[in-house]
Amino acid sequence: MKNKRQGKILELISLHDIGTQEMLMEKLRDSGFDVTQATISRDIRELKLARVVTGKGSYKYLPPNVSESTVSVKFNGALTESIISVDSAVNIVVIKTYPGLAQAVATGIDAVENSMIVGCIAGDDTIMVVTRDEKSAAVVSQNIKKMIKTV
Amino acid sequence: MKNKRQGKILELISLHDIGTQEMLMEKLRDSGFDVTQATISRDIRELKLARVVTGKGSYKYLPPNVSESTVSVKFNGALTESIISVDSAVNIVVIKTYPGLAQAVATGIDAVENSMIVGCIAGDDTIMVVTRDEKSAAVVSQNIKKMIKTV
DNA sequence: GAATAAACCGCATAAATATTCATTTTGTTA
DNA sequence: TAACAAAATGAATATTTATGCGGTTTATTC
Repeated sequence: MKNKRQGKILELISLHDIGTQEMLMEKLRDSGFDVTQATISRDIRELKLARVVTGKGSYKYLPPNVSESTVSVKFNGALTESIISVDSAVNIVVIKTYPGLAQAVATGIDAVENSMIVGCIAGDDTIMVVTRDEKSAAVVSQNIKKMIKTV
Repeated sequence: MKNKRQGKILELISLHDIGTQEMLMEKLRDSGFDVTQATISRDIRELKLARVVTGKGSYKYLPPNVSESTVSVKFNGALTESIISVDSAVNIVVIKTYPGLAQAVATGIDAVENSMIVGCIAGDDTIMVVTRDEKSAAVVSQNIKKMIKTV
C-alpha cells in the first residue's frame, strides 16, 4: 500500500501545484488513499521531496531533482591550483588562470551547478561567469576565493 | 541592510548545511545580523530558497534550482535545434548550445541585427549576448525562446 | 498456525514556519 | 527640514510540518 501511495504522491505533485501536506492529503483521499498528515510527512521524507517557493511566491512540493546532487560536487584540487585571480564587477565574475587552463576550470565551474550562476564562458586564460545579480557575483567570487585558499 | 543580509544568507547556506530557520538565525547573529525568525521566513520566500530532504534524511535549505527557470528544449529547426537553453541576468543573455555549435548560432544571432544587442561572443557551447540594458535582455531572451518554441 | 520481529501508521503533541498587526525605519517630495 | 508614503521588521499567533509512542498489520521462521 505504501508504495502505491508514494507513487500516487509523485503523480499528484507533478500534475498539480500542491503547497501543503493537507492539500496533498485531500487529493490522496480523492484517489482512495485514506491517510493522515503524519504519514504524508513521512512519505515526503522518504521520497526526498523538496518544498520550494514558486514564482508567484507561494509554496509547492517538487520531486527530488538535480539540486541535491549538484551541490555536493566540489572542485578538485588540481583545478583550483590553476586559478591565478578572481574578481567581480556588477553581475560578472572574472577568473584568470594559467595559460590554456581556462577551459578546464570552466568545466569545473559548470559542474558546480548553482542557481546563482547563469552561465560561463572561457577563453585561453580567462573565464567570465555571469551571475543572476550583483549579490550573487559577490558570493560566487568569495566562494571561489575560499576554495583556492583551502587547497 | 536587507540586501546584505540576504546575500549573507545565500553565503551561509552554500557554506553550511542549514536545516532550520532558527539555525540560520544563529549564524546570522554570529555575522552581526540581529533578526528574528519572521524576517528570515520572509527572506527565504524572497530568495526563493528550497527546503529539501538530504541523503541522510534531514532537512536543508538550498538556493533555487536553475532548471526551474531555464528553458530546456530539443527541437528540429536549423539553428534553433542546437540551442539547449536561454537565460538572462541583468543586461546579459546567456545561450547554451550543444558542444561545438555556439559559433554557428552566434553568427545567426548577429545576423538578426537588433538595436538592443550591443554584441555577442561565443565559446564552444555558450554564447553571451550583451544588451543595452536589463529590459532589453529580457526582451531578447524572450524572443529567442519564442523562436525555439515556434520552430 | 503460533511466536517473534519488523514495518507501518494514527493520535497527540512538539517543533518549525508563515502571517497578521502594530510600530519603526527608510525614502521621497515639497 | 517637515510631512507623507512605502518598506521593513518584531511580537504574537496561526498554520504547517515532524515525531514520540503505542497499537496494528505484515512478514518470517519454526
